Amino acid sequence: MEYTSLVDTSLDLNSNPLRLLDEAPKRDVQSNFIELGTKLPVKEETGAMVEELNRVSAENKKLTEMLTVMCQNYDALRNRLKEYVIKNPGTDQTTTASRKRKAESTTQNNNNNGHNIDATNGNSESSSSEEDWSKKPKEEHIKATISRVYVRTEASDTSLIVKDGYQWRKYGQKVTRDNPFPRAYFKCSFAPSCPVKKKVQRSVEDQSVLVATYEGEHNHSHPSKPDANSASNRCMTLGSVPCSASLCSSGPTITLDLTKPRSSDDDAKESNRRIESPPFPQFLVEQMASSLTKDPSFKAALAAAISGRIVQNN
DNA sequence: CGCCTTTGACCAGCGC
DNA sequence: GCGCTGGTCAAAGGCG
Repeated sequence: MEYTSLVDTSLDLNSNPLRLLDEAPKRDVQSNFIELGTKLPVKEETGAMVEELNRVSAENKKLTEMLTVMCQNYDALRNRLKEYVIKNPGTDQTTTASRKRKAESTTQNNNNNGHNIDATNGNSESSSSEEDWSKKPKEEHIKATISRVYVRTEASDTSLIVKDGYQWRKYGQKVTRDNPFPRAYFKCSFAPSCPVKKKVQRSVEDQSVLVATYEGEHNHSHPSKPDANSASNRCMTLGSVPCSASLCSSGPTITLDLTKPRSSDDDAKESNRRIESPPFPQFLVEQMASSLTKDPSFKAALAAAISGRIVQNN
Protein backbone atom coordinates (compact mmCIF):
# COMPACT_ATOMS: atom_id res chain seq x y z
CA MET A 1 0.00 0.00 0.00
CA GLU A 2 1.39 3.33 -0.97
CA TYR A 3 0.63 5.60 1.90
CA THR A 4 2.40 8.47 0.29
CA SER A 5 -0.28 8.59 -2.30
CA LEU A 6 -2.75 9.18 0.47
CA VAL A 7 -0.80 11.27 2.90
CA ASP A 8 1.72 13.73 1.75
CA THR A 9 4.47 13.61 4.31
CA SER A 10 6.70 16.05 2.56
CA LEU A 11 7.92 18.78 4.82
CA ASP A 12 7.19 22.35 4.19
CA LEU A 13 8.15 24.16 7.31
CA ASN A 14 7.58 27.57 6.01
CA SER A 15 7.77 29.77 9.01
CA ASN A 16 5.25 32.21 7.68
CA PRO A 17 1.90 31.00 8.90
CA LEU A 18 0.03 33.40 6.66
CA ARG A 19 1.28 31.78 3.50
CA LEU A 20 -1.85 29.74 2.89
CA LEU A 21 -4.26 32.46 3.62
CA ASP A 22 -3.23 34.67 0.72
CA GLU A 23 -4.63 37.59 2.57
CA ALA A 24 -1.44 39.47 3.12
CA PRO A 25 1.54 39.35 0.80
CA LYS A 26 4.80 38.47 2.47
CA ARG A 27 6.27 41.90 2.06
CA ASP A 28 3.30 43.44 3.81
CA VAL A 29 3.62 41.03 6.68
CA GLN A 30 7.24 41.83 7.14
CA SER A 31 6.57 45.52 7.06
CA ASN A 32 3.79 44.97 9.57
CA PHE A 33 6.24 43.30 11.90
CA ILE A 34 8.56 46.23 11.62
CA GLU A 35 5.76 48.63 12.21
CA LEU A 36 4.49 46.66 15.15
CA GLY A 37 7.74 47.08 16.90
CA THR A 38 8.24 50.73 16.15
CA LYS A 39 5.38 52.94 15.14
CA LEU A 40 2.05 51.45 16.13
CA PRO A 41 0.42 52.41 19.37
CA VAL A 42 -0.06 49.70 21.97
CA LYS A 43 -3.81 49.30 21.30
CA GLU A 44 -3.36 48.84 17.58
CA GLU A 45 -0.45 46.52 18.18
CA THR A 46 -2.52 44.34 20.47
CA GLY A 47 -5.40 44.32 18.02
CA ALA A 48 -3.15 43.32 15.17
CA MET A 49 -1.65 40.52 17.22
CA VAL A 50 -5.07 39.23 18.24
CA GLU A 51 -6.08 39.29 14.59
CA GLU A 52 -2.93 37.40 13.71
CA LEU A 53 -3.66 34.83 16.36
CA ASN A 54 -7.18 34.35 15.11
CA ARG A 55 -5.89 33.76 11.62
CA VAL A 56 -3.32 31.28 12.80
CA SER A 57 -5.92 29.49 14.89
CA ALA A 58 -8.24 29.27 11.90
CA GLU A 59 -5.49 27.87 9.75
CA ASN A 60 -4.56 25.39 12.46
CA LYS A 61 -8.16 24.22 12.60
CA LYS A 62 -8.29 23.92 8.83
CA LEU A 63 -5.14 21.80 8.75
CA THR A 64 -6.47 19.57 11.51
CA GLU A 65 -9.64 18.98 9.55
CA MET A 66 -7.62 18.17 6.43
CA LEU A 67 -5.58 15.65 8.36
CA THR A 68 -8.70 14.03 9.78
CA VAL A 69 -10.21 13.73 6.31
CA MET A 70 -6.98 12.21 4.97
CA CYS A 71 -6.93 9.62 7.75
CA GLN A 72 -10.57 8.75 7.11
CA ASN A 73 -9.87 8.36 3.39
CA TYR A 74 -6.91 6.17 4.18
CA ASP A 75 -8.94 3.92 6.46
CA ALA A 76 -11.68 3.62 3.86
CA LEU A 77 -9.21 2.69 1.12
CA ARG A 78 -7.48 0.22 3.36
CA ASN A 79 -10.72 -1.49 4.26
CA ARG A 80 -11.61 -1.72 0.59
CA LEU A 81 -8.24 -3.26 -0.15
CA LYS A 82 -8.74 -5.79 2.64
CA GLU A 83 -12.12 -6.73 1.28
CA TYR A 84 -10.70 -7.05 -2.20
CA VAL A 85 -7.87 -9.29 -1.02
CA ILE A 86 -10.29 -11.47 0.93
CA LYS A 87 -12.60 -11.83 -2.06
CA ASN A 88 -9.72 -12.48 -4.48
CA PRO A 89 -7.09 -14.40 -2.55
CA GLY A 90 -5.33 -15.45 -5.72
CA THR A 91 -4.54 -11.88 -6.66
CA ASP A 92 -2.44 -11.33 -3.59
CA GLN A 93 0.99 -11.67 -5.13
CA THR A 94 2.77 -12.14 -1.83
CA THR A 95 0.80 -14.97 -0.30
CA THR A 96 3.22 -17.60 -1.53
CA ALA A 97 6.63 -17.73 0.01
CA SER A 98 8.06 -19.12 -3.20
CA ARG A 99 7.82 -15.73 -4.79
CA LYS A 100 9.78 -14.05 -2.11
CA ARG A 101 12.51 -12.42 -4.14
CA LYS A 102 10.38 -11.67 -7.12
CA ALA A 103 7.86 -9.95 -4.95
CA GLU A 104 10.55 -8.02 -3.20
CA SER A 105 12.13 -6.78 -6.37
CA THR A 106 8.82 -5.71 -7.82
CA THR A 107 7.75 -3.95 -4.69
CA GLN A 108 11.07 -2.22 -4.49
CA ASN A 109 10.72 -0.99 -8.01
CA ASN A 110 7.20 0.06 -7.34
CA ASN A 111 8.28 1.96 -4.33
CA ASN A 112 11.13 3.61 -6.11
CA ASN A 113 8.88 4.68 -8.88
CA GLY A 114 5.85 5.37 -6.81
CA HIS A 115 7.40 7.61 -4.24
CA ASN A 116 7.42 11.21 -5.01
CA ILE A 117 10.95 12.11 -4.08
CA ASP A 118 11.10 15.83 -4.05
CA ALA A 119 14.35 16.55 -5.75
CA THR A 120 14.04 20.27 -5.56
CA ASN A 121 13.83 20.97 -1.88
CA GLY A 122 15.26 17.83 -0.39
CA ASN A 123 12.11 16.59 1.23
CA SER A 124 12.27 13.06 2.49
CA GLU A 125 9.40 10.67 2.12
CA SER A 126 8.49 7.65 4.09
CA SER A 127 6.12 4.81 3.61
CA SER A 128 5.13 1.53 5.12
CA SER A 129 4.58 -1.45 2.93
CA GLU A 130 2.25 -4.26 3.82
CA GLU A 131 2.75 -6.03 0.54
CA ASP A 132 5.55 -8.27 1.75
CA TRP A 133 4.15 -9.12 5.13
CA SER A 134 3.89 -12.79 4.43
CA LYS A 135 7.23 -13.25 2.73
CA LYS A 136 8.64 -15.14 5.67
CA PRO A 137 5.86 -16.71 7.69
CA LYS A 138 8.22 -17.86 10.42
CA GLU A 139 9.35 -14.32 11.08
CA GLU A 140 5.97 -12.81 10.65
CA HIS A 141 6.07 -10.91 13.89
CA ILE A 142 9.54 -9.62 13.35
CA LYS A 143 8.98 -8.52 9.80
CA ALA A 144 5.44 -7.38 10.31
CA THR A 145 6.51 -3.77 10.18
CA ILE A 146 8.44 -2.64 7.17
CA SER A 147 8.89 0.99 6.44
CA ARG A 148 10.96 2.82 3.94
CA VAL A 149 12.48 6.22 4.52
CA TYR A 150 14.09 8.42 1.93
CA VAL A 151 16.80 10.75 3.14
CA ARG A 152 18.51 13.33 1.03
CA THR A 153 22.24 13.62 1.55
CA GLU A 154 25.18 15.03 -0.30
CA ALA A 155 25.77 13.00 -3.45
CA SER A 156 29.47 13.00 -2.65
CA ASP A 157 28.82 11.59 0.80
CA THR A 158 29.55 7.89 0.44
CA SER A 159 28.69 6.94 3.99
CA LEU A 160 25.45 5.02 4.28
CA ILE A 161 24.47 6.57 7.54
CA VAL A 162 20.91 7.61 8.25
CA LYS A 163 20.66 9.42 11.54
CA ASP A 164 17.37 8.46 13.11
CA GLY A 165 18.30 8.57 16.76
CA TYR A 166 18.70 4.85 17.25
CA GLN A 167 21.95 2.97 17.69
CA TRP A 168 22.84 0.70 14.79
CA ARG A 169 25.56 -1.86 14.25
CA LYS A 170 26.57 -2.54 10.71
CA TYR A 171 26.88 -6.25 10.02
CA GLY A 172 27.21 -6.43 6.31
CA GLN A 173 27.46 -4.69 3.00
CA LYS A 174 26.61 -5.96 -0.45
CA VAL A 175 26.47 -4.71 -3.97
CA THR A 176 23.13 -5.74 -5.37
CA ARG A 177 22.33 -6.53 -8.94
CA ASP A 178 19.88 -3.75 -9.70
CA ASN A 179 21.82 -1.01 -8.00
CA PRO A 180 25.52 -0.21 -8.48
CA PHE A 181 25.68 1.38 -5.05
CA PRO A 182 26.42 -0.91 -2.09
CA ARG A 183 23.66 -1.84 0.33
CA ALA A 184 24.53 -1.69 4.01
CA TYR A 185 22.87 -3.92 6.61
CA PHE A 186 22.34 -2.66 10.15
CA LYS A 187 20.95 -4.16 13.34
CA CYS A 188 19.64 -2.16 16.26
CA SER A 189 22.34 -2.34 18.88
CA PHE A 190 20.60 -0.34 21.59
CA ALA A 191 18.92 -3.43 23.03
CA PRO A 192 20.41 -6.89 22.43
CA SER A 193 16.98 -8.39 21.98
CA CYS A 194 15.74 -5.71 19.60
CA PRO A 195 14.86 -7.42 16.31
CA VAL A 196 14.85 -4.32 14.16
CA LYS A 197 17.03 -4.34 11.07
CA LYS A 198 17.76 -1.60 8.63
CA LYS A 199 18.99 -1.65 5.06
CA VAL A 200 20.45 1.50 3.58
CA GLN A 201 21.18 1.95 -0.08
CA ARG A 202 21.64 4.93 -2.30
CA SER A 203 18.85 5.39 -4.77
CA VAL A 204 19.79 4.40 -8.28
CA GLU A 205 17.58 7.11 -9.68
CA ASP A 206 18.76 9.94 -7.49
CA GLN A 207 22.22 9.43 -6.08
CA SER A 208 21.70 12.07 -3.45
CA VAL A 209 18.87 10.07 -1.90
CA LEU A 210 19.47 7.31 0.63
CA VAL A 211 16.77 4.66 0.89
CA ALA A 212 16.56 3.22 4.39
CA THR A 213 14.35 0.16 4.82
CA TYR A 214 13.35 -0.65 8.40
CA GLU A 215 12.17 -4.13 9.30
CA GLY A 216 10.47 -4.89 12.58
CA GLU A 217 9.54 -2.81 15.57
CA HIS A 218 11.78 -1.63 18.37
CA ASN A 219 11.01 -3.37 21.67
CA HIS A 220 12.55 -0.56 23.67
CA SER A 221 12.04 3.14 24.09
CA HIS A 222 13.83 5.63 21.93
CA PRO A 223 17.42 6.09 23.15
CA SER A 224 17.34 9.87 22.99
CA LYS A 225 13.90 10.26 24.52
CA PRO A 226 14.95 11.17 28.06
CA ASP A 227 16.91 14.12 26.72
CA ALA A 228 14.18 15.30 24.43
CA ASN A 229 13.47 18.37 26.47
CA SER A 230 17.01 19.21 27.22
CA ALA A 231 17.78 22.53 25.60
CA SER A 232 21.48 22.02 25.88
CA ASN A 233 21.61 18.99 23.65
CA ARG A 234 20.62 18.77 20.05
CA CYS A 235 18.17 15.90 20.07
CA MET A 236 15.29 14.25 18.34
CA THR A 237 12.43 12.17 19.63
CA LEU A 238 10.15 9.81 17.82
CA GLY A 239 8.65 6.40 18.07
CA SER A 240 6.91 5.75 21.31
CA VAL A 241 4.82 8.90 21.15
CA PRO A 242 2.66 8.41 18.10
CA CYS A 243 3.18 10.92 15.37
CA SER A 244 5.08 13.25 17.62
CA ALA A 245 8.43 14.64 16.76
CA SER A 246 10.46 16.97 18.91
CA LEU A 247 13.66 18.62 18.04
CA CYS A 248 15.65 21.00 20.11
CA SER A 249 18.80 22.58 18.89
CA SER A 250 20.25 24.86 21.49
CA GLY A 251 17.12 26.89 21.52
CA PRO A 252 13.38 26.72 21.87
CA THR A 253 11.85 23.31 21.30
CA ILE A 254 9.63 22.79 18.30
CA THR A 255 7.12 20.01 18.67
CA LEU A 256 4.89 18.65 15.95
CA ASP A 257 2.02 16.68 17.39
CA LEU A 258 -0.22 15.14 14.78
CA THR A 259 -1.93 12.74 17.13
CA LYS A 260 -4.89 14.55 18.56
CA PRO A 261 -7.59 16.19 16.56
CA ARG A 262 -7.98 19.61 18.08
CA SER A 263 -11.26 21.12 19.01
CA SER A 264 -12.07 24.76 18.75
CA ASP A 265 -11.84 24.92 22.52
CA ASP A 266 -8.30 23.74 22.31
CA ASP A 267 -7.59 26.39 19.77
CA ALA A 268 -9.09 29.02 21.96
CA LYS A 269 -7.04 27.84 24.93
CA GLU A 270 -3.98 27.77 22.77
CA SER A 271 -4.67 31.27 21.60
CA ASN A 272 -4.92 32.44 25.18
CA ARG A 273 -1.66 30.75 25.97
CA ARG A 274 -0.02 32.44 23.04
CA ILE A 275 -1.29 35.81 24.10
CA GLU A 276 0.35 35.29 27.45
CA SER A 277 3.65 34.32 25.95
CA PRO A 278 6.00 37.02 24.71
CA PRO A 279 6.09 37.67 20.96
CA PHE A 280 8.57 35.52 19.07
CA PRO A 281 10.88 37.37 16.65
CA GLN A 282 10.01 36.57 13.05
CA PHE A 283 13.61 36.22 11.94
CA LEU A 284 14.22 33.62 14.65
CA VAL A 285 11.25 31.61 13.49
CA GLU A 286 12.46 31.73 9.92
CA GLN A 287 15.96 30.79 10.98
CA MET A 288 14.70 27.80 12.94
CA ALA A 289 12.46 26.63 10.14
CA SER A 290 15.26 27.03 7.67
CA SER A 291 17.67 24.99 9.76
CA LEU A 292 15.03 22.32 10.31
CA THR A 293 14.24 21.94 6.64
CA LYS A 294 17.93 21.57 5.91
CA ASP A 295 18.40 18.92 8.57
CA PRO A 296 18.08 15.46 7.01
CA SER A 297 18.01 13.86 10.44
CA PHE A 298 14.95 15.80 11.39
CA LYS A 299 13.24 14.85 8.15
CA ALA A 300 14.15 11.22 8.61
CA ALA A 301 12.93 11.26 12.18
CA LEU A 302 9.67 12.90 11.25
CA ALA A 303 9.15 10.56 8.34
CA ALA A 304 9.89 7.56 10.52
CA ALA A 305 7.53 8.82 13.20
CA ILE A 306 4.69 9.31 10.75
CA SER A 307 5.22 5.99 9.01
CA GLY A 308 5.53 4.29 12.37
CA ARG A 309 2.22 5.76 13.43
CA ILE A 310 0.55 4.55 10.28
CA VAL A 311 1.88 1.06 10.83
CA GLN A 312 0.79 1.11 14.46
CA ASN A 313 -2.73 2.04 13.41
CA ASN A 314 -2.74 -1.01 11.21
C1' DC B 1 38.91 -3.16 26.56
C1' DG B 2 34.68 -2.72 24.34
C1' DC B 3 32.36 -1.31 20.44
C1' DC B 4 32.20 -0.57 15.73
C1' DT B 5 33.29 -1.13 10.73
C1' DT B 6 35.11 -3.78 7.02
C1' DT B 7 35.09 -7.63 4.13
C1' DG B 8 35.44 -12.25 2.47
C1' DA B 9 33.06 -16.54 3.24
C1' DC B 10 29.07 -19.01 3.79
C1' DC B 11 24.11 -20.23 3.41
C1' DA B 12 19.55 -20.45 1.49
C1' DG B 13 16.14 -19.25 -2.00
C1' DC B 14 15.16 -19.11 -6.70
C1' DG B 15 15.34 -19.68 -11.83
C1' DC B 16 16.92 -22.34 -15.57
C1' DG C 1 22.02 -29.89 -10.16
C1' DC C 2 24.11 -25.61 -10.99
C1' DG C 3 24.74 -20.82 -10.94
C1' DC C 4 23.12 -16.38 -9.45
C1' DT C 5 21.67 -13.43 -5.88
C1' DG C 6 20.49 -11.46 -1.36
C1' DG C 7 21.23 -11.87 3.40
C1' DT C 8 24.09 -13.13 7.34
C1' DC C 9 28.22 -14.53 9.89
C1' DA C 10 32.53 -13.87 11.89
C1' DA C 11 37.42 -12.76 11.94
C1' DA C 12 40.42 -8.88 11.69
C1' DG C 13 41.49 -4.34 12.44
C1' DG C 14 40.53 0.55 13.91
C1' DC C 15 39.19 3.82 17.30
C1' DG C 16 38.16 6.19 21.62
